[in-house]
Amino acid sequence: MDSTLAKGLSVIEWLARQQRDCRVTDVAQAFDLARSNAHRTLQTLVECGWAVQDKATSAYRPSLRLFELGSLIAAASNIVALVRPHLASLAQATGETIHLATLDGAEIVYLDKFDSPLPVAAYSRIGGRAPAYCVASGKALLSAARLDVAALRARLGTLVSHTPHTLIDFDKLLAELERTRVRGYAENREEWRLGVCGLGVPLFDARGDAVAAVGMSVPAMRFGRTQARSFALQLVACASNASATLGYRPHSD
Amino acid sequence: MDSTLAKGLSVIEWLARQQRDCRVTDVAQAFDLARSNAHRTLQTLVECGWAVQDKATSAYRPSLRLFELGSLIAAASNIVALVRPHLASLAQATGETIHLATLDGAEIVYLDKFDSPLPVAAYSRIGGRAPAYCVASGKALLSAARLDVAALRARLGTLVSHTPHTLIDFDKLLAELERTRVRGYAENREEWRLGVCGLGVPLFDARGDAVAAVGMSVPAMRFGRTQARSFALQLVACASNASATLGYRPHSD
DNA sequence: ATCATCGTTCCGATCATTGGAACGCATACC
DNA sequence: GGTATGCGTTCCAATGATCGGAACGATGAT
Repeated sequence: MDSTLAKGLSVIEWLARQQRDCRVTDVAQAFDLARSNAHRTLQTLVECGWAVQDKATSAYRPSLRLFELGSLIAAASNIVALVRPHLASLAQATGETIHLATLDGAEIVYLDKFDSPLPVAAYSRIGGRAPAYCVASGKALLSAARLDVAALRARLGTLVSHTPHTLIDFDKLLAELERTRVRGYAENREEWRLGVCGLGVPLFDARGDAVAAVGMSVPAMRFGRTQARSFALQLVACASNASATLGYRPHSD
Repeated sequence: MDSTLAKGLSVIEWLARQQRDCRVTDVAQAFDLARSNAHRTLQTLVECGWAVQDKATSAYRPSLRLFELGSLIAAASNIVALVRPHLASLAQATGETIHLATLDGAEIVYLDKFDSPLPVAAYSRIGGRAPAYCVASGKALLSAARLDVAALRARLGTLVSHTPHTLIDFDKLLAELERTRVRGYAENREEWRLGVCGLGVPLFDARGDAVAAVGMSVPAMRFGRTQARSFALQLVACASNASATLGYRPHSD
């Protein structure tokens, strides 16, 4: 393990997560390094184009390199571009917040998003993360992943509670995922944030793999039984179209 | 300069730019490293969560970490989210391709984009780059940057030709930038890609700095004098609204 | 005026990094 | 089926890059 590389990666990540410019001493303290060491690390990041140094304050911040490469990652799969029109029409039709997410370990990462025009607490952000087992798109992906019980348990670890409604019993979660599978869509009733419910449906590609999920976030007050059912129908239809765009053919699996 | 860090950064960037999984030997050859060295570097990237290794083929690809951090960079400035509604209505009104770009050295980076519904060769991509001096949004930003002639010359270096219409004479470019300043918008008449014209207007924040530019890309066949003038008026109006959203007050500067 | 703090440079000791050798395992080729 | 080639991976000793401390100049606070 290249410790110099690991140190540098930690620093650039830390820089990106700080929402302000950072100075040599900040970095030295945060990572318990000698000032000269932090200085050389930052200078290397600058020389390689990953960070920029403010000439006036000599403080550092990440350059646009991260943004550029991050966009490349999103473009590589092309899922975002292909699914976006479907998300747009669903957002238009429902007026609710729609997002596209993918599974990364025990978490989901939001790849794309259409915000509701209605005033709603926005909890998701493109590039943001949430625990897969307590949001609808995450449960949709887990239910569609080809994982046996042991692998699922290992992947999720211990389930921690985020609201009184979070499912923290692994067997209950298993049952919920099975219900999700047969029903065709996942539900989240304030399991991640109080007041926020959601629906999720997995998207399949040409190989039949669940590569992403379409999700909808709805304030609890607009998530009555009939309303939720109506949303679910629209979401399933949208996801079906999106999966078709990704090359999925239902009979082929 | 930490050479180990520089090597690792080059490798992860290279991984991101390859649009396929790469193996140890690929990396070793690309960077002229010993296989053991490439292997350890890749393993470090995996351990730090910047890359993932396919279990079956033992090939490597970048993880979603880059995407996540890239999104953080975009979110930090918040420009994209603030300007997006303005871009959307301009895209709706004109039916042409609209984008948001910012200056990075001698290049612009596309931060956001609305594709035209009309069939058009799309040359830009979010996260993509173009030489600032031969696209409209780039010229808009250069014209609004507080740079003296020497600084501008140093920043741009030698101007290379990309089409027969590219301005490669520095003095002519200076005149063009001055014209852009007084006119209020920049024009690009097939200077970067043949058949593609464009317009660009800088956006100003509360401090009066030109932090980004709104651009429009139009096929040359739809870029007649009257049409271009009409587009320019709409673009300037959009940019004015967007600048206001960013906190710019015209009288304050 | 004095002190503290910061960024930056320099340098010798040290320790992480390096490339080569070797191994096991595939697959391709006689 | 035997051989050869190429692969990923592990191990190791030589070496050369990285490390922390010391020092300097600049800046700003006391």
